[in-house]
Amino acid sequence: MSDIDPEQRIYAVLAAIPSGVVVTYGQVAELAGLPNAARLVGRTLRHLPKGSSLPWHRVINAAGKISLPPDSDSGKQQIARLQQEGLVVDGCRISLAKYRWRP
DNA sequence: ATGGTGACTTGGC
DNA sequence: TGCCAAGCCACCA
Repeated sequence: MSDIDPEQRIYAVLAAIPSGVVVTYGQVAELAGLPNAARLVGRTLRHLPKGSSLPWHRVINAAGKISLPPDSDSGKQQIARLQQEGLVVDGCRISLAKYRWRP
């Protein structure tokens, strides 16, 4: 279909995620046309610059939990941003049933 | 070249 | 939901 880099597709998908919802790594990979690349998504997010405008905080794992140490800087950042968007965050858990984005 | 690791997922109980 | 095992993909020592 397209011949752009996988990372570019991932960025595009991320940018399309609306506020107030969350998606899983696998979901991002799927939407980016990269099946079985959930790990690649995680790696890509890890490489994101600190001041990126991309909503990386809306990405959680399939278990409905934040894939970052809750005590880490980024982890706390993610929780704070999600709450700021009106989501109910229970520790590192978030209700996928409630907030999962369905395009 | 080989094996270990990780911001992962799915299927079985 | 929760735990476990197996699969998958890119990176690194």
